[in-house]
Amino acid sequence: MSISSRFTVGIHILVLIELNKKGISSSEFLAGSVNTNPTLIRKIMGMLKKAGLIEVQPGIAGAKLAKEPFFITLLDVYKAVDVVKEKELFSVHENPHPDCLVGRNIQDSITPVLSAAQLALEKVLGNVTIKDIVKDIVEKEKCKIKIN
Amino acid sequence: MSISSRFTVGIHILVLIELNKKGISSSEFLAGSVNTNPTLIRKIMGMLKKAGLIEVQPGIAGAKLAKEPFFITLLDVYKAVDVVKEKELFSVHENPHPDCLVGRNIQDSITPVLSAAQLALEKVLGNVTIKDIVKDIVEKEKCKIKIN
DNA sequence: AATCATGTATTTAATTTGAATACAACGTAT
DNA sequence: ATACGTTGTATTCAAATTAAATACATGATT
Repeated sequence: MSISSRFTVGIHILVLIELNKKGISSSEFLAGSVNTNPTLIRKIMGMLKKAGLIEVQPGIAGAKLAKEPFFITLLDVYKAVDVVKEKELFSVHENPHPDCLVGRNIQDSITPVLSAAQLALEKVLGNVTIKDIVKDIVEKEKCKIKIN
Repeated sequence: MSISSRFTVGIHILVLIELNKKGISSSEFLAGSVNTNPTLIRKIMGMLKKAGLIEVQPGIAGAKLAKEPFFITLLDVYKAVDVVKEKELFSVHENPHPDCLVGRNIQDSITPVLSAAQLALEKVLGNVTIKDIVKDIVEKEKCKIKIN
C-alpha cells in the first residue's frame, strides 16, 4: 500500500512552474519532465487550481503559481490532490462484534492514536514549502556542476 | 488510498488475547470478535508470530502473547503486519526526465522530507503500547457501566 | 481413528491507480 | 471566421491490492 504519486507529481508540477516562470508551462511541457501523459497532468492541475495553488485558463497555454512558493507547503499540495481523506489514512475493520468487550470499544480506543499519527505526518509536510524544494534543487544542481 | 486494516485487526487480536488470557483465543474466537473469517485472522497471526509478538502452535488451539503487553508497541504491530514498506509510504513517480533540472533532482530532494514524515507517524505509534489500549478499553467499559 | 486447530495456497470480487483515448470548450493567430 | 493548439472532462483499460472465501495438508488431542 502506498499513497498515490499524485502527491509527488503535484510537487513536481509546482516546482517546475516556479523554475520555469519565465517560460510557458503547458500540460505537455510538464508531462515531459514528469514523464507521464498530459491528461494526468491536467487532472492534477485541475485539483491544484481548485485548491487555489495555481492559475490556469482554458485555452491559454501555461500555468502560473497563484501564491509565492514560500506560502505553499507540501501539506497544501497533499490536501489539494486528495490522496488521503481526513482521518482515513488507516483503515479500521468495520462492524466488530458488539457483544465482545474489545469489539465494542476498540475503534473508539485506537482512533485517537491513529489520528495523532496522521497529524504528526501532516505536520512535517506543513513545515516544508515549495520554495524550500526549489532552493534545494538549485543547490543540488550547483554541486553537480562543480563535480563535473 | 488507505493503509490496510491488517494493522488495526492486528491490534484487535493482541488486545483480545490479553483480555482473554484466561481463556483460549483460537482463530475462530478472534474472528468472531473482529467479525471476519478465521483465515484472515490466521494469516495475520502468522505475521505476528513471525515478528515474535505471539506464540501459536499448529494443532494447538489458542494464541498467547510472547511479551508483556507493556513491551508491545503499535509500531511493532505495524511493522509486523507489513502494511507499509520501509520508506515507501509515499510513492514517487518513476523515471522523471533527466534532461530537466527538476526531473533529475526532484526525487533526491523530496525523499528526505517524505521519510521524515513517515518517521514522525511511526514515532507516534511507537509511543503507544498494547497495555495502553487494554487499559483504555477497560476504562471505557467502566464508564459505560456507570452510565447504564 | 476421529476431531479440531493451525498453516498455506488459491480463487474471487471490489477498489484504486495510472495510462490512454476521445472530445467539448476556450483563445489566439492568420 | 477559420484553423489550430490548449485546457477540461468523461470514459475505457490493464495492473495491483485488498478482503472474503474455499480447500486442504499438517499437527495435536481424545
